[in-house]
Amino acid sequence: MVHLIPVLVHTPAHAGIGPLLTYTAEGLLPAGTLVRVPLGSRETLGVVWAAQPETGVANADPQKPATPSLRPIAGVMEGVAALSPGWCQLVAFASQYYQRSLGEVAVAALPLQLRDLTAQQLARRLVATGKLKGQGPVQRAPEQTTPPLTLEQREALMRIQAGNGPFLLFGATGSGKTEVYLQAAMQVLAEHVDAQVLVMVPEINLTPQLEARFRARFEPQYGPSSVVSMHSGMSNPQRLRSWLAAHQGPARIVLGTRMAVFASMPRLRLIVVDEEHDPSYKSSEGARYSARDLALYRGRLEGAKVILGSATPSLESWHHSREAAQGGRYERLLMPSRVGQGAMALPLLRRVDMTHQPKGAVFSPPLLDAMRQTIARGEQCLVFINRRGYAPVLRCDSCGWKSACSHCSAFRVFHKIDRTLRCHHCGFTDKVPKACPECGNLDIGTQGRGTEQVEEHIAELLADIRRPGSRSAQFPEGEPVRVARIDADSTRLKGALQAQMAAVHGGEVDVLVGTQMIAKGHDFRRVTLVAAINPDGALYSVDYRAPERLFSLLMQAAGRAGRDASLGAQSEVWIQTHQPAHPLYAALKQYDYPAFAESQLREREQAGMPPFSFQALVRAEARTQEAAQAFLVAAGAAARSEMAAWDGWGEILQAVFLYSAVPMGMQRVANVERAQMLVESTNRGALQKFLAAWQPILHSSRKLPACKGLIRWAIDVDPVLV
DNA sequence: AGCACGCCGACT
DNA sequence: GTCGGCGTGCTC
Repeated sequence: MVHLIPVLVHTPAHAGIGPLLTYTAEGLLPAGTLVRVPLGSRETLGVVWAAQPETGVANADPQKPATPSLRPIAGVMEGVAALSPGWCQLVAFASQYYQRSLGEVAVAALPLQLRDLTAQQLARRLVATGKLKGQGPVQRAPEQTTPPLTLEQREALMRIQAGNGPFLLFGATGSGKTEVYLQAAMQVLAEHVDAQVLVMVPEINLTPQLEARFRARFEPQYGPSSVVSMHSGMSNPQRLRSWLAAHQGPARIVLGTRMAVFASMPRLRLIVVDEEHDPSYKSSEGARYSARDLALYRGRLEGAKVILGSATPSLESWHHSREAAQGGRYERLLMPSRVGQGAMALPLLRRVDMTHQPKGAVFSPPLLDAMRQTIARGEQCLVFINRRGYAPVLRCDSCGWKSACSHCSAFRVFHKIDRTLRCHHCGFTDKVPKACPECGNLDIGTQGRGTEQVEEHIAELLADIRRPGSRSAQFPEGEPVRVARIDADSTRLKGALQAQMAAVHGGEVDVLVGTQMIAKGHDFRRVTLVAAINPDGALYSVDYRAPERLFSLLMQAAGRAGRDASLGAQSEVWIQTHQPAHPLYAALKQYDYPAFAESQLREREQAGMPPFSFQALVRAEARTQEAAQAFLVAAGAAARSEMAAWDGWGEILQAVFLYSAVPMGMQRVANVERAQMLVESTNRGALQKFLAAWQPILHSSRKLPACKGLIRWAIDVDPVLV
């Protein structure tokens, strides 16, 4: 008997075809089954979907008899278990909430290689994973050498075990959050024979060391491939392997970046989102989902506990973890103390008032003194500067020419190393001109400083001192001070970051200059001085999240210092600022995140900003700024006029506020003009309804004559505004 | 999104 | 004379 099978295929929302197509098959296929279906002239991956009532089966329409053009399913991906209802529901939710087509979200959530693998190739892969499954002799738990827990860690674990969550683990850097994740995972795996655990980190760079710790802890007992990774740095075959291991094989722990939130894990019992405040959890292309928010949804859906961990939680999570009596929904767990031998206090924070320092000094005399003393003690310094390159702008003093990018509304950055001008937005690069391209003046100078220049400058400033004899004979006494730099440029090559980090750990470096890249996750045991030489920019930024990002960054940076109690000397964090009395620095000095968060939340509440309102952003890209804005304006006007006529939509229109169309902060990138329109509501449901209804109107607006030149548009729900 | 069909410039 | 540019249009 022939059955009609609804199948999801990868078609974007604007393609004039629904993502749910009907095929025929000789038998019934359960929802979640992976199939290959003919689509036009090609064959593609599809997911059998539970029939949708409004779509109906093909012959439900009495006007037309059963469509004769239905094609049969080409084949079932044999041997791959059907995706679970929970997974399908997660995908359905993400598709609806982030306003993208179901097929796009579903297929994007599957490993790329699954799309073009024939049934036979897949079968071969399955044999390979099947072997792995049986291969690991599951040993009796060897006497686990789990480190002793602090009182705080034990308390947190007890509450995780007893409660349902979600939990916000608010723990200082160095308070041992990872050990809590490890033991929470151990508990869950011990309680349920087949349980699985998902652990997410914000960046690929952070996965190797975490993976090592999880492997060491779980592989002896649960076998090889019980711990797998999922991140964009892996090759397609590797990703497929991990995916299959999680979907039906032996993987008990999945470690990954935001994409891992869609991993198929049929027996998921625990989700950990480490550094949950990190903006990398928000996707910035395709479906712009927040992996942290989806993790919370998924946890609720599948009955898995969710732990969000951070030393500086997002204001959203902090707000949601307020007292239950005040409406809090998360359980807040506190771990304020750092662990280790001896009480390692957080470093002493010093603010240098740059208004009282020599004009133009990059390193103030007191900071320089402190660095010299640190080096003299054989300890290391870390210097943060948030721009890479040598100088952010090149400029001509005689005519005022600046190194603007001809394709973007940005300046090109001077990289002295290869004497290039590079646009950090579109990549446009060429040689530094010998003379001003405008007036021919030979004397063109730099403006501002980046990592390259700071590296060069500090080396000069410290040229007169010699490093003390180090513990290893390899680095004899009396050598010049060594300065190293770590940023996106110095780590471009694979493995470069690890190599450079190893050099720092090995004591080959006295001063490390770098971008925020060095603030995250890496323990530098011999670093006792951390300096942010010019962090004030974030205080004046139009981005309302800039202060919390700065607070978080400096807090993490502070956490890099003084990890080794045996060094005895008090570690220090130096902040050079023109606003030493700024409340952000005052709170930071006390490492008082709660006070900072409260003040930020009060400001947000008064201004009616998230988490006290809900936002979406429509971004438009066009050949001209006029076209981009005209599109947004027209679509906004059309929404108002069309929806006003709809029954019962008065309330929704009332609850949703459309701002004006404005150029984006970075207005032009690679010769494309960009504009945006903010949509806001205090009612999430109303905003959702509005956006869903707006989509078709946006589609048709692009045909208007005024919108000629529009390239693309996209809705971004819960945007991270820049 | 793919992938075809389809109509106009520089080459074996 | 063909190879190939990417502009519209269709896919259960």
